[in-house]
Amino acid sequence: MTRNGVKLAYISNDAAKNVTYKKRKKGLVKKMSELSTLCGVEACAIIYPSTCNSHPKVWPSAVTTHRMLSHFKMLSVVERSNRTMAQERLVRQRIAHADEKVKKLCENNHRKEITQVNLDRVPKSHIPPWLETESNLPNQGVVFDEDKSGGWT
Amino acid sequence: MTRNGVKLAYISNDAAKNVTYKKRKKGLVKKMSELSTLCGVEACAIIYPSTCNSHPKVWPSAVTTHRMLSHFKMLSVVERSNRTMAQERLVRQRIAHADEKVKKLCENNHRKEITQVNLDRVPKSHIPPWLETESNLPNQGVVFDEDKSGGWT
DNA sequence: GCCACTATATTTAGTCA
DNA sequence: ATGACTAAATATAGTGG
Repeated sequence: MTRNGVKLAYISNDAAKNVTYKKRKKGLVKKMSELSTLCGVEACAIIYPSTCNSHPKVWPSAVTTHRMLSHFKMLSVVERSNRTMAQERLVRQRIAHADEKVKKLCENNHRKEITQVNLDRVPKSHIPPWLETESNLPNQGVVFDEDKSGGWT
Repeated sequence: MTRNGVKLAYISNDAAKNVTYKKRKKGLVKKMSELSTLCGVEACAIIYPSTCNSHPKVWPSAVTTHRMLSHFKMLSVVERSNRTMAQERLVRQRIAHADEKVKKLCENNHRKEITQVNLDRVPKSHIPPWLETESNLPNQGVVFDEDKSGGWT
């Protein structure tokens, strides 16, 4: 766009494609969040780079996307998530236990010690406030429609 | 936008909201299809109108979306599992190492020591790093992600 | 409600540092 | 490859039918 008329075709040049990808992804995300804010809708998207070994990108967040997908009645994402969290708790326990052990040993030996367990960076999700309401979500009967109608409900 | 500066806030007026919704949804879909075409990515998006009994709208099509979600599900299970296990092993190693260290220190017991066990960034497993977000529309997909990196693969 | 039509705001391809 | 800048292309809030 912009300089010359847009050529709506696949960009073979990797560097150029990457730049365009990043720019447009950013713009797309912005548009999406705006739509969500303005109209109070829950939305998510998934993008699969064509490269075989690449990972999918999701928006607005992994947590939100998973939750939406689960509501989609297609995936038991919630269960998987719970399992993951359970594992995380287990890891935390182990760390705490190890820490405790170290502490005791050192104290018993009359030594100074500094034990620092940094567990920050635990997932924080950008979940819009209005997403919290269960009642907002469609109960079921997921019907995929390309929605030509565009109507509200 | 356009006439006056955009007020990025929820539109309470139903009629106005509906109009904006339709217009912006259309634009979003277009952007999505363009991203797909230009960068060769597969993308899909799901939007849930907040109204309880409404159906979600999806892009690009029911079939494509289903296929992508299936793929997403599989990836999630495998990758997540692998990653979690890898992290658990890592934590085990670190704990073992810390224990070893403390043991030596205590045994030697000749002078003061400072033992620092830094286990930062351990869990974080809740959301795999490779999970990013984005979104798209029309006949293709949309992806939105938290991923600031924006890298290609 | 749905279109078509702007006048402007926003997005972005290309370019340079 | 990343960031800033800019000119041009697009998207869209208002508006009227």
